[in-house]
Amino acid sequence: VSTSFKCLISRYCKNSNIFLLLGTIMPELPEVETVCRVLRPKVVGCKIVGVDFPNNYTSVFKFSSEAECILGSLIQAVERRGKHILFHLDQGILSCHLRMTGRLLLQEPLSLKHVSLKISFENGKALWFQDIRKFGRFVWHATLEAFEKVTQLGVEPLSKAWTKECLESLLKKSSARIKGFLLDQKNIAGLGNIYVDEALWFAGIHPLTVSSTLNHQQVVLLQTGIKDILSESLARHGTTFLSFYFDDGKAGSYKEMLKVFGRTGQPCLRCETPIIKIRVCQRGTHVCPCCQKVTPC
DNA sequence: CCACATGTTTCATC
DNA sequence: TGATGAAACATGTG
Repeated sequence: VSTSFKCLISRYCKNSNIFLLLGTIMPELPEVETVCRVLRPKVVGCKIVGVDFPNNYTSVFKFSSEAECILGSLIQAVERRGKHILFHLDQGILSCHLRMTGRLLLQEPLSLKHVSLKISFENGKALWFQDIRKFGRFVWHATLEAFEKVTQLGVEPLSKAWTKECLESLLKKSSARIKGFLLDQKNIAGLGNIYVDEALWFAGIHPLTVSSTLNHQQVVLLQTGIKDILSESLARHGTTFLSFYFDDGKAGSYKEMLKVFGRTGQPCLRCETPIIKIRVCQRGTHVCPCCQKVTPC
């Protein structure tokens, strides 16, 4: 944990009366990890004594019976796997996926609109799940192995397992476009639209390039780019953390570091060619038409 | 009203 | 059968 993050936490703790919101607009790996780090000291050791659905949206659990599974359990640890938040309980694991608009709150929101779940603790505190689009899901798993089997998540890009050899062997097996390959959580766990666009620009690779055709240099650039971009974003507590409220409203943000995402029409920071936005794999995709070509310049 | 935004699941098609 | 890609999901915004 970086020094700046410790400062952030300590300042947040001192001002716990200030509105607190754990969440982002588009949570990917760095954002989910940041949520976990803030959440961990607050909920570990808490015993779950109540599960409520303020808006009767019971589908927030994949199976309605799961709410009963977690009642009476103690939260022993909070970990991240891909974009999933894992609450390790004394009986099984409760996973939470924020999807696009999910937010976890440690204080009761001003309005219960869009709040699909409230988990109450024995110490009187509670955790609220606010999710405008209702895509977020909680799932209870008997074991970590069961979670892994269901989700089939790929390699963690901030772990030691993330090497150029690892990426190379994965790429060789895929005929998908590189953008789709990188978004597929079964290959690499935690990347989303923002960091995929950023990594491809960094490596000078066009998003439509067929994965298996990347040359060695491109693989090396892509592997280090993904690692460095995610690390730097994590150090800055993610990209969209302006929804993370502090007394001065100036929490660190990776947003200012973005090279292509959301910069349509603005000059490429390497060659000054205007960034264009195209559609790849049904996703808005930002590219520099000069630095990123299917056939390299 | 239509287009678009996000991540995953589901379904269709090669 | 397995891989790939597009639709669906829910809701708000421009």
